Amino acid sequence: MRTTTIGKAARQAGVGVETIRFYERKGLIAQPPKPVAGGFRDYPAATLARVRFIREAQELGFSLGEIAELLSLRADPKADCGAVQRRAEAKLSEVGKKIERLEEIGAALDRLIRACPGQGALGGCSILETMEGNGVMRKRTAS
Amino acid sequence: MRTTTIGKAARQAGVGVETIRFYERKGLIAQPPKPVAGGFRDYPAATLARVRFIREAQELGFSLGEIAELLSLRADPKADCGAVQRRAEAKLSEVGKKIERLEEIGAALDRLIRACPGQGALGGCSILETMEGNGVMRKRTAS
DNA sequence: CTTGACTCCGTACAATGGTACGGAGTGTAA
DNA sequence: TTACACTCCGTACCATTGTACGGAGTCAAG
Repeated sequence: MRTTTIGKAARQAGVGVETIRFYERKGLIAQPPKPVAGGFRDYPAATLARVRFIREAQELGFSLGEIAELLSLRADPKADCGAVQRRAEAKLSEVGKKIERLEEIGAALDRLIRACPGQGALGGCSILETMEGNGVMRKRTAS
Repeated sequence: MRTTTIGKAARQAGVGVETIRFYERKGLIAQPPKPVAGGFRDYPAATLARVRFIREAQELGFSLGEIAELLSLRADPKADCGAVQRRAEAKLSEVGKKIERLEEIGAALDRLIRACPGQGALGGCSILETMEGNGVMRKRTAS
């Protein structure tokens, strides 16, 4: 296992080879240099970590553009700290909102699960009814 | 404001008219009937709630397909409660994982924000370094 | 009763995020 | 030293999620 070729890298990151190349083209990850001696590119662990982070962040509703922003945030002494902090704080607030909304959905699911056994007709409950509900949906007519 | 036409509905839900029609085509929301007396369709509040839910859920990383599943979960006495519960529990677990991962990202952002003022060279910290970090990235060479 | 804004509907186009393909080069194990 | 799997690279294609367009109908204000 001298060199981590793109195929091994892809397998380790749980994506396809083409996905790695796509991220390279998009500038989300760096393309390792082709060895001067010839042969295949060697993918460093740091790049794999980036790929895994990208996949995770995507599942959380961030676009590749937003992910690029997240990845570019760094407390670099050479950078304008204030600007980085402001961007990081904005991201943090987005993250907080997402968590809140997920918690609402989670609570709704929880109520839904508990509502199941036993009680019948009374306000058949969907996620929406159990989230916004209790007033929004007044129609009881069998559609 | 007798009827909520598609345009008003779209404005109230914060989406475009075409998006509403798109969701109708996809079966995510019901298309209100065209009034027998002629005229325009009237969009009920429940449909708007669905549209808003769809947008929220999308921001949380659910695809339209997954959202359809979420919306179809209902503790209906006529439905197989056990099946509904199992699907709801699966979704709930997904939601829980998302929250955890968001919390990690949030914590990383937080450390990043705090790391800014003051300390210099020592492990310039990006999100990745502050998340996975502390061992993964051993290279200190100025690249 | 006309004008302007809007609905309706079908079809076409577009951005995002990949996925597939094909031909030439490379590495490696039998 | 040949077979086979894999890399490399460019281009083409694809699904998802909308967005735009155009022509005919409808509504409401002046």
